[in-house]
Amino acid sequence: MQVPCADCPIRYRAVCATCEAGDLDRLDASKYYRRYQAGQTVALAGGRMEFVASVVSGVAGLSQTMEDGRTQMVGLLLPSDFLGRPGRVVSAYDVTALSDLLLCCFRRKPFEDLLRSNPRISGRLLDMTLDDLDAAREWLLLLGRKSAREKIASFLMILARRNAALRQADPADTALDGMDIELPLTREAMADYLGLTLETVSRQISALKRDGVIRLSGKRQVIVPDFARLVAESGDDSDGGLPI
Amino acid sequence: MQVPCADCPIRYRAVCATCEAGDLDRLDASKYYRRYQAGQTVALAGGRMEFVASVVSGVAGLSQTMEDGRTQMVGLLLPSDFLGRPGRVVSAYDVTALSDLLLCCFRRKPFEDLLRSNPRISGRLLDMTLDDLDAAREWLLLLGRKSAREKIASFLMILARRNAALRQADPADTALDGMDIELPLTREAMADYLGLTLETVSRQISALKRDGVIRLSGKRQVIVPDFARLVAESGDDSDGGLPI
DNA sequence: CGATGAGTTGAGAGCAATCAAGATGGGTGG
DNA sequence: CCACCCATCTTGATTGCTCTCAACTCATCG
Repeated sequence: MQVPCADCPIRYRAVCATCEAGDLDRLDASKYYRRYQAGQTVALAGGRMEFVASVVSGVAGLSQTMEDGRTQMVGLLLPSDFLGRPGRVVSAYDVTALSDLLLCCFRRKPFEDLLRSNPRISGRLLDMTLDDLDAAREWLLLLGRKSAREKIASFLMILARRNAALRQADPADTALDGMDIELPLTREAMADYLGLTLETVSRQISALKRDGVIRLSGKRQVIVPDFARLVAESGDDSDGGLPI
Repeated sequence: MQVPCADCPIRYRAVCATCEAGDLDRLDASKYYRRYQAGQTVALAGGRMEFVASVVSGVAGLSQTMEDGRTQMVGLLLPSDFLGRPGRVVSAYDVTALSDLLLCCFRRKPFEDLLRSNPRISGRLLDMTLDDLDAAREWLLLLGRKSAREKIASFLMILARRNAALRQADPADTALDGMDIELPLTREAMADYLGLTLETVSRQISALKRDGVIRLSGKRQVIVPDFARLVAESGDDSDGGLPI
C-alpha cells in the first residue's frame, strides 16, 4: 500500500528530491498515504489542515471563492508538487481532488522539525516555492492579457510540458509533436482555472479542433499534431520559457 | 549615503528581519545602495542581474511582455520587498523603477553563501516567498474574476494596507478611514498591473469618485472616507485576508 | 429506458477595448 | 511672467469578445 521513499515514483522531483539516505529514513517514519476520489474536498479555506503533503498521483486544485460564488482556481497541483504551507495550519484555499488523488502526507510537527534542522530539505522547498511563484506569474499574464483561445492553447502546453517532464522526456518543443494529452479536469474546472466560463472553454476547444490545431479522441484526450503550431496559438515567446 | 543595517527603516520587515547582530555585520559588509529614477530599467527579461536586493524606498515593477507588445505586470515591489532570485542570475522579468527607487543590493556570491550557512535568513526568505505566492494568488482571483471597478477598489485597498503596515499602524480596516493613499504609479502602470487599459482605469477612478467612494486631490492622491465601503466595492470577503 | 452529469452549440446582452478628441498641468524658454 | 510644449489624464463613440441564458446531444448507470 505504501511505497518506501527510495522506490517512490516522484523521488527525484518532489520536496524530498535532494534528500540523502538518512533524511529519507526520517521521512519514511513520519509519512502516510491518503487517497481521495475525484471531486472530494481535501481542505476548506479557513479550515485546519493537519498535514503537508506531496502529490504522488492525480491532480489537486487550489481555489478561492468570492462571496457571490465566483471562483478562481489559483493552483494546480500535479504529481511531485507540494501541498500546504509549513508553519500555517489554516488553509488559505479550498483544496479539491480534481481526479483520483494520492497524497504522501507528513504530520506537521516532524516535518517542520526536519525543515529547521535540514538545509537540504528547506533549500529544496525554497526552490520549489520560487518555481511556484514563477508559474503563478506566468498565470497572471495569461489571465490578464490573453484571449480565450490563447488561454486554452497555453493550458494545453503546460499540461504537455508537465507530462513530458514526468516521463523524463526532453521538454524541448520539437519532441512533443503527436503527443496525446489527457485532460484531468472537467470543462468547468478548466474554466475556473482559466478565468473563463465552461461554455467558452468548450467553444474554444471546438474552434481549435475545427482549425486543425488539435484533435480529440473522446472528450478528455487531446492530440497535438504540431506542437509549434500550438505554441504559436498560445501567444508565448518561441522559446520554452522557464524550465518546469 | 548608506545607512547601517541597525538603523535601516526596513530593518524589521525585509529579508534581514530575523538577523542577529553578527549576521547584520556580514550583510553590512557586502551591501551597497543603488538609486534609480522613475521610469529607469533595473533589469531586462533574459538579461543578467548581478545582485539581489531589498527595496528601501520607492516602487519597482516586474513585468512580462508578449511578442505583440501586450504587457502584464506580475509583481509590485514596495519597501521591504525582496528583488531577484537566489541561484539564478538571469532575470525572468523586466524590472522597472515605477517611482524614484532606492535598493539595498547584495552581491550574489556572498548573499548565497549566507543563505546556505544561515537558517535564519533562508527561513525568512522562504516565508517572504510564500507570502509573495499568496499575494500572487490573490492577484489571480483579481485578474480572472473581478470587474474593472472591483479591480481598482482592490488595488487601492492593497496600497492602503501596505501603507498602514509600513507605518506600523494597525491594518484593521476600521483604522484606515480617512487615509490618504499616494498612487506611486501612472494610470498606464496601474492598467498593466490590473489587466486593463489606461482608459478603463481612468474611467473607473472617475466613477468611484462620482459615487463618493473616494476623493481625489490632484491626480495621484486618493482619500478614502469610508474604508468599509471600499472593501465592499472590491468584492473581497469582509475579513482582511492574509497579513501583508 | 428514463435519469443524470458532462459537454456542445446558438442567440443575444453587456462590459471593457479600441479609436479618437480634448483637458490638465508641470516645466522650459522667450 | 507668460506662452508654449509635452506627458499624462479624461471623456466620448463605437466595436467586439466573452458572458449569460437556453436548448440540445451524448455517454453512463441504475
